[in-house]
Amino acid sequence: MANIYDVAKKAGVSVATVSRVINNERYVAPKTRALVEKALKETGFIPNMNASSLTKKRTNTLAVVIPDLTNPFFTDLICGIEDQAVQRKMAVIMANTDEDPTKERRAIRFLMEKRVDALIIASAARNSREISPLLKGKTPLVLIDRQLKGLNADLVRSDDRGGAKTLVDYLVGLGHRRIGFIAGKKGISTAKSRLDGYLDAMKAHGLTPESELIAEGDFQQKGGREGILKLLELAEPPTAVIASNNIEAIGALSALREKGLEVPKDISLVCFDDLGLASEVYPFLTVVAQPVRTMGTVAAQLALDRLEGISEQEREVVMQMTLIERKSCRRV
Amino acid sequence: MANIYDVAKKAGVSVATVSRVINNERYVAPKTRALVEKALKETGFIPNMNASSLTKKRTNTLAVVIPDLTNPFFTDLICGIEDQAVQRKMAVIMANTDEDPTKERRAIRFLMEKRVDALIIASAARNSREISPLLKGKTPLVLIDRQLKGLNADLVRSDDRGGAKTLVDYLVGLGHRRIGFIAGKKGISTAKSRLDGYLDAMKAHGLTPESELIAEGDFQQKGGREGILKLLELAEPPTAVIASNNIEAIGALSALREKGLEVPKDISLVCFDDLGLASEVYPFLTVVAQPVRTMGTVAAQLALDRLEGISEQEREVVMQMTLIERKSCRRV
DNA sequence: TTGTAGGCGTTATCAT
DNA sequence: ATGATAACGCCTACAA
Repeated sequence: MANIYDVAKKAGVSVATVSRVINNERYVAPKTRALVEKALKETGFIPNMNASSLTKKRTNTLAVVIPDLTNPFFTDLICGIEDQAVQRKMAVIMANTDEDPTKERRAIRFLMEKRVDALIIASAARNSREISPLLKGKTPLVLIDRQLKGLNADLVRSDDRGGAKTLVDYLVGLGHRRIGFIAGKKGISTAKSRLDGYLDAMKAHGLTPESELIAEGDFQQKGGREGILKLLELAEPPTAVIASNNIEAIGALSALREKGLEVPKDISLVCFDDLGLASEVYPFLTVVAQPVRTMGTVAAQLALDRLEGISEQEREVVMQMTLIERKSCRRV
Repeated sequence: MANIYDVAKKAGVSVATVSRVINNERYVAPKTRALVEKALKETGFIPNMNASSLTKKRTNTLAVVIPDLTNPFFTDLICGIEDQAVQRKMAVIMANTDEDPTKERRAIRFLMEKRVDALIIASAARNSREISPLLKGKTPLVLIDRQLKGLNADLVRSDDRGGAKTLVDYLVGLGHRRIGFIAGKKGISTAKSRLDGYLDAMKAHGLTPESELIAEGDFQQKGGREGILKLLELAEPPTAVIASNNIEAIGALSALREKGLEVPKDISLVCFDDLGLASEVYPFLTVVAQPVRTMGTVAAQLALDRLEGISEQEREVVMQMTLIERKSCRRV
């Protein structure tokens, strides 16, 4: 593959001049510029960004690390990030971790070795121990959706506690008093906030949330399935259940179907986060949704601002969750 | 950020030795290795892959370019690719083009500048004119899902014509004779094959496919909506409609809902490609599905084999599509 | 087993 | 306005 010397030779100029043309700098005579551009074409030259970023100390790359590529929440997030990134002439590179902290560590390591300019992470880790050493080099870091303590980073998240309250209020308004909860993945901030919000809201309604009403979960279908089954086995099962995210709700839904139970006839079901495409075909599940794309855009802004040294100290942006009422609940 | 010289100094050895330790080469005395590893820890050294790939001429990176990140078909594809990639110690970097050839060109250009080791592309382009010049450098290239003529590349695709036949046969078996078709994006091989398959299958049943039964489409919701509306306006509307992909079907479905029409009561609807999560919550749409993850895995294998010089000439892998019968059709 | 030194493809700094 | 040349951070003969 042709390099800058080949181009220079063909154009009869020095590599410095070629470099100037490539990077669109001033001080190149129109004639020589034309000469160089011709050589550029003829050689099919494609600059080696690895080499240039060696000297420029910029890769023009924004990295996004997410835990689940099949969750429309995260793909929408990426789309929001991309929108902003292309406007700022940055490329986006994304990595998927499958909710696996080990994969996450590897991914971040890889991205740091690539010297990406900034990092946006929805972390699958329980704490920042693994990744904080990787971030010493003060690469701008933005946490999204999930917080990690002890990390010098911006944060874009939703008001999970508020969202939980919205859901509980809604269900209580429909007459439910035994409201089950399928928790999120242990150690994830979002999971904890949502659970806390549920507990608070229950108490606010004078309902003591019994621990048997709370099932473990993992933000995956498996947790949703097992969670709902466990709740159904109770002597006095809940009349309504809150799943900690969209994927768990799907798991719960399919477990219910297999048991021949219907929503909302036999049980009411709601969850956090909307279902992307699925809810367009099938506007069924009542959810509290976050302004996902906007969150992505904001995260990218924070990251790039910090890169340009515009912002100084850590910032936290909290988005409101809104109830989208559909057909998965009934009055009792 | 510490570089290899800092580490060498701290360990009291030469950079060559440090390099050997990093790359796990033989011929390093256990003691010196320990010394170096200590220095590695203390400095928090993270190798600069841009620099090393300059000499190694390898980036250990496999790139995937897809047209629609919100389409579960493509995200599943990526998951399949990732599975294979991690097994071979390669990282995956993905780019989204939104079905926009210009974005695609930019993305490929970027990836080439990054000197990725191989490229897997589901192209949004009508032909290879734009991208073939970028690929002179004989980076291994695998086309997936969509073919481009005049490109020296492997191809992993599904038997789209066969899939179309399956759908037509199925509908005819239910008594349908006026079967509408919403085409895919013009210029995309997959769109053409599916249409051709439809035409052939119709003829095979002695049904002359009238051109009014064929609506334009774009593989997006918009096309699905407009397509179905156009077909409904016909003097004699079809009793069943085939959408060229899952997203179009969703668009069609929501347009029908807005018009107060029900599937399958008022009209039957089927499409190519399954709906990912959506079909788990709502097993409604009858589809012909491709073994998506496998396709991704195979594509990654082809790419990496070629990288290692294992394979020689272009290969084409064709996967069968299977009918998944659900509730979106009725007998007439 | 270890070190020296040249090279990978660019950009940046000085000259000119 | 252009050219020489020293970085950038790492790898890899080749020597020792």
